[in-house]
Amino acid sequence: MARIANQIRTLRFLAGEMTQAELGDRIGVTRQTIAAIEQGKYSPTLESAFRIARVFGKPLEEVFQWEE
Amino acid sequence: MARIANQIRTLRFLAGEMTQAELGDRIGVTRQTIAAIEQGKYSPTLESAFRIARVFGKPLEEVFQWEE
DNA sequence: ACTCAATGTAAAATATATATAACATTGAGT
DNA sequence: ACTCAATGTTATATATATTTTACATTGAGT
Repeated sequence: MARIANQIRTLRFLAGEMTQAELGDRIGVTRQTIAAIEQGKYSPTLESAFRIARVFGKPLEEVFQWEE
Repeated sequence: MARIANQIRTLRFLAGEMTQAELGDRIGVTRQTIAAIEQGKYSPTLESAFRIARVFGKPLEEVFQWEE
């Protein structure tokens, strides 16, 4: 399970190297959670996914991709 | 928490009254899970959300909406 | 070389999604 | 009226996401 890719690392880079901690703060999770999601250790809840996409101003499907 | 709306009921209707059980079968969860998601009792995992959207041939954000 | 911020990582605890089983209700079709 | 599929609903159990705490590593800047 969990074949969901994400572009979080790239998007943080493009957002001026936003740190994992800052992203976590802005969506209301810890930096460890961001790290785990970013590395694909598990996939976020739908709400966290929406919040992350919102931070980067992208539609959810540009941040997370589900490969069947 | 859980201010995520969804259009599952409508989409099931438009798909010829697809039952909760059939939708559950097609994405690999039980009918009770579909019922709970549909009623907003909790929001699905990102993977379930992608699978549901895929069944209806819609982008995820047309099936689930996050109201801040 | 030192410092410090950012990140990796992991164990234990908590929250939430989901499964399973069971029973009740509703509505359509006959 | 009967039947049966679909749905509502609830309790208990399991899986997974997330928190918290803690310690290690890496890299940039000085």
